[in-house]
Amino acid sequence: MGASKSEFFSEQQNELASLFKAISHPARVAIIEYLLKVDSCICGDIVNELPLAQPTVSQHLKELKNVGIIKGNIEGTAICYCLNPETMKKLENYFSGISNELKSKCC
Amino acid sequence: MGASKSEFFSEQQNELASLFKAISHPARVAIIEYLLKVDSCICGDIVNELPLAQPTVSQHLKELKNVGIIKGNIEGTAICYCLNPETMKKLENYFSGISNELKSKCC
DNA sequence: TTTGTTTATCGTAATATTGCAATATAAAAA
DNA sequence: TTTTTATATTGCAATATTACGATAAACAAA
Repeated sequence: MGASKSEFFSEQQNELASLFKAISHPARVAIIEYLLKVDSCICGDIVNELPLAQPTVSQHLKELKNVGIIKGNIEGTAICYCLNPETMKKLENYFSGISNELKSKCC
Repeated sequence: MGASKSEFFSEQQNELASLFKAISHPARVAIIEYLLKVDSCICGDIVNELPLAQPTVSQHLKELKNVGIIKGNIEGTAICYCLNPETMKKLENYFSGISNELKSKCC
């Protein structure tokens, strides 16, 4: 074995897991933090900011884009990346929903 | 290589990535969902609920506990697990903080 | 002490992720 | 057209994760 048994879980559970997996790497957390600071930037800016090679940054951006955490707009030869507010709101709502239901006590 | 270059990122970035990694698997999302529904339960209840063997569930619970997403209290031979409200609040605050800063537009 | 119950750990096979050099692609500039 | 600039893709080695059978550990009850 070794493969995750994702087919046994709901679509929503798998989608949430995919979102969290996308931000489960410190480089991708750092990219989010940087995008929040500068509003938007191109891939090369992130390569200069992080201690990673260009193909590695490109790969991280692809994973963030695949799950909708960031958006990319073509601008000439460059691509302008920014955070996707809708996804951030979705994640905020997920945890606020849990927190609100958690008035109860532990065992 | 292959190992994540976590030593180049901040402690906070690594801690957030660890939290997200803990919930980046559909089984662990399902465990959170189940704990939210039943308030608290023992490991065996989760084994009955999920399509996974007991050692696998035990391993998933360990990962959730290591990062403080759940708490476990010994009750005789069993261990009673529940969600940790503080961690849920921390995650809610992380995303609401991002959402609030994101009034700006994309590129 | 022996038995039953519950959970954790070990060992291992299958699979997935990470990082980057090399290279390809695409569009603008010369 | 050729060159430059910016990003993506390929291929591969190193490492990490996932799942579970077998087994151990811890405790209560008989």
